[in-house]
Parts: sequence; C-alpha cells; structure tokens
Amino acid sequence: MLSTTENAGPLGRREQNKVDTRRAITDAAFDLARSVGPGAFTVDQIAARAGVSRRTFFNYFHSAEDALTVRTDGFLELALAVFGQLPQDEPLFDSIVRAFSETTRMEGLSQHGELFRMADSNPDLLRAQLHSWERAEALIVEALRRRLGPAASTLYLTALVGCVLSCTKAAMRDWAASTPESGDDSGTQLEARILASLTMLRNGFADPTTDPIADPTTDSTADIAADTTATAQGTSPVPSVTAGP
Amino acid sequence: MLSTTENAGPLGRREQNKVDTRRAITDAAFDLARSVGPGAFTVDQIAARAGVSRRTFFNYFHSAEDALTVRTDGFLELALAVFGQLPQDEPLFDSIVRAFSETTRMEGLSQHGELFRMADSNPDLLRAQLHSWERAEALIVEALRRRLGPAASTLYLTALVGCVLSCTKAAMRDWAASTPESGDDSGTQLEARILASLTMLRNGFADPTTDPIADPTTDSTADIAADTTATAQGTSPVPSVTAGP
DNA sequence: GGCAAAGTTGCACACCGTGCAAACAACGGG
DNA sequence: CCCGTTGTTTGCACGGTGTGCAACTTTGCC
Repeated sequence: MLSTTENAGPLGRREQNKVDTRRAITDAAFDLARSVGPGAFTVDQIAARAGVSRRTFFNYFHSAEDALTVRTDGFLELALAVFGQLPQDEPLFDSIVRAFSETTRMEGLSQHGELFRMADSNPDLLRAQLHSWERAEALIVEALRRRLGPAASTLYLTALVGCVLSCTKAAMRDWAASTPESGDDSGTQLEARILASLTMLRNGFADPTTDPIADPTTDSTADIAADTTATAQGTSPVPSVTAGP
Repeated sequence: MLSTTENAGPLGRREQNKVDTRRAITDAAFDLARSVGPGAFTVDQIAARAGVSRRTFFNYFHSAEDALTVRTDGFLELALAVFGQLPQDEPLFDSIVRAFSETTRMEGLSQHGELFRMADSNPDLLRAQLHSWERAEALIVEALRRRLGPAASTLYLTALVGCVLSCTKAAMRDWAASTPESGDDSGTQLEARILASLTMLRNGFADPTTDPIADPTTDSTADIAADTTATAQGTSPVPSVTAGP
C-alpha cells in the first residue's frame, strides 16, 4: 500500500500535469494577447506556444478568449472564498466590503487590470469577461442564500449581488483606466475605489457630488458612510454642477 | 416583397428594404430559436428562412446570437429614450424608475422574457445579451453625464448605472422565471419587480426581509425612500437624490 | 510486468466570419 | 426613357473554429 514513488506534493502526477498544462495555456494566451493584441492571434498559436496540440487546447478551454478569463475567475472566486470564511454574525454589508477588499491582495492583480483594458478593444474578450462575472454572480447568490436563509427573496438576493458586482466592476474599470502602468500601490488604489463604490451603494447613491477617491485614506468604512451621510444632511442641497474637492 | 408594410412614409425604397430584411432575419432567428432551441440551428437556416443569402445575414449581424439581441437592445433603447424626455428637474431616482417602468409597455415583451429564459441554456446567447446590457450601460452613463454635468465622478456614474441595470436585470430574471407562460398582466408583473428592486437600491438594500412582490401596490416609491432617508438623517425631507440644477 | 483509467493527439468534418468582385436594384439627371 | 451613380445583395474562396472519434501515450495500481 505504501508506494515509494515520489509524489511532489499532495497532487498526483496526473493532477499536477493538468495544472501545469492549464497554466502553460493561460500564460501563452496572455503573452500573445499582450504582444500582438487581443483577438489578433489564433488558437493554433496559443497551443504552439504552450507546447500542446490544438486539440488539447480545446480540451481545456472553449475558446481563445476563455483562456484569458482565468484571472477574472480567480478574482471572483477569491472574493467568494473570503466571504465564506467571515463570521456569520458580522453585518452583511461589512462582510461584503471585506470580501471584495481582500481581492486586491490577489496575485496577478496588474494582469487583471491589463485584461480589463484589453476588453475595451475586443468584443469577444469583453463577452467572455462578462460571462465570468455572471457565473460568479450565481455562485455568490448561492452563498448569500445559505447565509441569509430561505426567507430572503430571490429578487432581493439577485439584485443585491448584481449591484455589489456592478460596483466592484465599476471600481475595477475606473482603476484599470486610471493606472495604465500600475505601480506598487495599485492594490490600495483599487481597494479605495471598491470601498468608495460599495459605500455609495450602501447609501443608495444619495449624493452624486461625493468623490471618495480624493480621500482614500479612511480605514473604517463606517466612518465613510457616516461622513457621507453627514455631508448630505449638513450642507445645503447639492450644488451638483459646482462640486469640487 | 418581404413585408406587406406598404408604408410610403419618410423612408425611401432602399431604407424600407433594409428595415424589412433586418426584420425578416430577426423574426426567422427567433422562430428557429423557439422551435428547435437556441444554439441548435445554423446561420444558413436563418438565412434560408429569412429569404436571403448567408452572406447577407453577415452583412446585418455578426453572429446568430446577435440576431436574437434585438429585443434586448430595443428594451434598453426605449428606457434611454424615455429617460431623455423626462424633465431635468425631476429627482434623479424618480426619472430612473419611471424610465424603466415605461419599458414594460414595449412591444414584444413576452418574446423578451422568452429570450431571457433561453439564455439559461445557451452560453453564447447569454454572452450576447450581457454584451447588449453592457452597451446600454455606456449609453446611459453618457446620458446621465449630460444631465448631472461634468462634476459627477465617473466612478459614481458607472457604479450607479451598473446597479440600476443590475436591479432591472434581476427583476427581468425573476419575472421571466416566474411567468413561463405570460398572461396579459405580465407587463404589470414586471413593472412591480422593477419598482421593487429599484426601491431596494434606493434604500441601500437595508432590509433583507422585505418581499416587495407580495405587496406591489405601493404607488409612491418616494414614501419608502423618504422614510429611510429620514431615519438616516432624522430631519428635513432631503433632496439628497435630487441633484437638480 | 501488466492492466485499466485518464489524458493527449491527429484527423475529419461541419460551421463560422470576412474580403472580394460581379450582379443587381434604387435613385436622379438629362 | 435611357443611363450613369450609388448602395445592396450574392456567390465564391479561404482561413479559423469547435467537436466527435479513434488511435496512442502516460499514469496509477496491483
């Protein structure tokens, strides 16, 4: 029963080979997309660069664009995993905010932003990414349903999750657009935007003039929320046109 | 030759022919999707049924699925058109609610719901629909920017529009799932869900236990909103949403 | 070693999406 | 009415896509 054949880690050779192949394909796809541009290369080229046959590529991915959504999938799976580990008695919105804030610590964040930017010029890649978000939405709805119990209406759940993801998406878009070349602090830049957009959501988008990015140093989301509300009630009703920091 | 619409309107023969051809293609695509199922037919079949050549099909649409997003596009364009015609001094959220409520009066609403349901079993169709929503989002952001002026931050705009569309999408999903065979009142059923989800959004999704579908008779969403806002601020009726110039 | 399960590869085939040029139909002036 | 212009349709060709199938190779296990 005790086989002395050395296994590198908990994964068997088969599992490890699959992981490696998958990784080789996604890396090859990303390198090609970066060098010649998204949509400007063929599946054959990806397969050749990854060192596998064309047929094998299609054993792993449905299309060339799907091989580029791995980072997006990872981003969203990470958020889901973090959310699942948070205490159940924590206020719901706090859990959500923390889960998505944590995603800014993921590996390959800059690549993720780069792919976000690529989608602007490539409809097929955009569709693949949208599909990735959509799949994540279904998973998160399931997780939320387990947490909130069967009493919560489906409409409430799907609308909430859709809004949370829309806010995160908007934050990522803004972040990707504003940091073409990401520095070391790009993670915190993204986190600030996620925090800001989710705070807007929590406030029901009451105040259009708030530009929370201008002051991303606040570490407590409750402070931001209270602050925004206070601003809305304290100052006179909203000079929307003349709002300046 | 294609259609019996002898409309000698402002359209010349060329324009009219194009409209007819486009219509013939979309109708053929929808009929096929309904009869044999989405994704179970080829472009050649669509072209044959529409009475045009395969090449002509591709002069109008990029793919078979794109020919099925016309209703989705129409739905969102209608919302945008309604929104553009509303008075600028109306509270923003009220305009949004009204714009999307109006869409329930569109023609071919039941077909729209049917296509929504088809997307569940067809990834490519789902992607095409998601892309349609995405395109609409960009247009609505533009319209909102014109209304709110350049002071509103891009993050605020994109997050808000994304959330509004997510809520509408959730409403449509719930509606499409709950009314497999649509009756005459399906429009009001959908409208109630849109109202409910957008009210949730306005309240920042504060109360997970609310099941607004159970009581869709609420005619004044402002009541709910004012209630929540008053709770948060404690005093004045607060035009926080009303960023009117 | 040797067998069975799992994974890879080449091949064939239908389908997709597009550039191109010829054919065709709608305008509009003479 | 004829004819040139312009815009649309169509057939054709060609490379790329996605998948079923039948070898073939690798891995796991006795």
